[in-house]
Amino acid sequence: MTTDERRRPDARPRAFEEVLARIEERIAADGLTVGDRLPGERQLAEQLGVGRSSVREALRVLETLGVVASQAGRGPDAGAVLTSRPGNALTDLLRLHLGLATLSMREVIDTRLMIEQWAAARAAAAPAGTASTRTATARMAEAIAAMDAARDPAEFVEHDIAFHLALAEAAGNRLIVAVMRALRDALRRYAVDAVVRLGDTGGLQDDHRRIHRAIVDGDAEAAAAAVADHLARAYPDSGPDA
Amino acid sequence: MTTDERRRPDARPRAFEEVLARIEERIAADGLTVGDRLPGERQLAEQLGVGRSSVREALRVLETLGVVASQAGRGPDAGAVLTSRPGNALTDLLRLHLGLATLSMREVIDTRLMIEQWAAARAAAAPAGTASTRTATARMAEAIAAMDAARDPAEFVEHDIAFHLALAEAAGNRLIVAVMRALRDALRRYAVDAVVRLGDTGGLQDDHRRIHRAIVDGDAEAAAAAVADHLARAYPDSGPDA
DNA sequence: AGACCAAATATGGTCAGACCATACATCCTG
DNA sequence: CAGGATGTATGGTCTGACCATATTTGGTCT
Repeated sequence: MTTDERRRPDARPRAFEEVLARIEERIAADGLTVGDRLPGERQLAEQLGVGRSSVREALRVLETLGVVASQAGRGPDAGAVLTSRPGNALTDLLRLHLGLATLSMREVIDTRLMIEQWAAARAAAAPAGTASTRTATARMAEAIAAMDAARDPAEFVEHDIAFHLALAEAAGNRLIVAVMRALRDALRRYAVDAVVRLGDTGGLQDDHRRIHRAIVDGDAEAAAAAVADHLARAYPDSGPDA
Repeated sequence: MTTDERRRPDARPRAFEEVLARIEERIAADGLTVGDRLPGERQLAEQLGVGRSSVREALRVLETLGVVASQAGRGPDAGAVLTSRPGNALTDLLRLHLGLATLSMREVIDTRLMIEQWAAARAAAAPAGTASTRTATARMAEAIAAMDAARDPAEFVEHDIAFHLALAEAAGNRLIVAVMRALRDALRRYAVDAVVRLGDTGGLQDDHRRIHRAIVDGDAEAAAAAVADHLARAYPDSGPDA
């Protein structure tokens, strides 16, 4: 893993890469799942015949990818525990690559457009009775109310993010939710500026209500259309053919 | 970065996190870009007042996220060089989280559906004269020909991946391309099985030609429809409302 | 002068050992 | 039995050493 084509092709795998592979094997073989603990760093090092620093580097990689979390001390929660936080990795990825100008804000916004429309249509088409769908739509309503009560753009945007995240959750795809969260994190500052520039948020709120209504009504077409209108309002310079 | 809510909220930042932050600052402040070199590990450790192992852990994180690549030895290519490979990180992320059952294959396939349809419509709507669009559509045609000549399912799938990757590239969004690549990597084995099960790949190839034609003709609607038909054929149990 | 080979050197990769900080476990005391 | 002191397992960090790799440098032979 973390294969990098920049390295010499015949390069001997590094010790920490070997550790990564072995840990991954072990997860698959032992059927480890979220909440299970990995052996301690010292024990792992001895088992795999490598130094503790190599084990630590491997664990750092797994932590970066949101697969383990480490806790010092003693007890059931201490040590390296398997977790599931793909979101942080995606957020870091976007931020760093935006900083390197490998990705443009435009590409991030476009991706958000894509996800958002898909999620709205999917959420509307999903069976409305599902518990997860109901809680998601309830959270959307809460976020709308919170945006009405927001006293400044930053607060408004926080609840706006919550609204759109709930929308993604209503679509019932955790990968999409994780990507959505990362995209919104990356766009947070941008969104605040947009709200400030816009001044009146009434139009945005009308859109939010339309979206929510369409999803509750199970009207996928109306939901997608409402999202398209909403994003056209939020990003006026990003038409579908721009 | 790599903030993990599992950690005690008042936890003192770890040394390697400090290093990460400083390196990120430095990239932004000095306007470093792809190809530029970071100081050596020993020098960095001294500058930041930490041990070399902490620097190494930070570099490992950056390497995992596809931002740096390290080369031993001496000379202009040695050391930690800024790169831009978001793809490997995404691939690792998907593989590990699929292994932990945090993500289901279903969610990955759904995401692929979303991207693929969006990319086809976007590629068709894009100005056809662009050099990048032309090379992407040319690669699509090459991949179709290679699939015709393929002698076994694995080979067919390789070129199929190339086709769909070129499709994503034709849409002109590097983030989408990176995600698409990771999704296809994750689905490779699954795709081979699907081709074996299907037996006759004639229908798939007809679809590929339809997609290519629609994009060259600039017909976004036809392109999206062709992709929808194609994926319905490739994943028969994954209807849009399933 | 040029070509070739050897030594120096800069760089990442790895290990071993020490020590600290943390937080639960254990035991002892009142 | 309650509560505090001590023990201990665990991650976090540093130091220093040594190895592997690949370029740079310089010297030597032709």
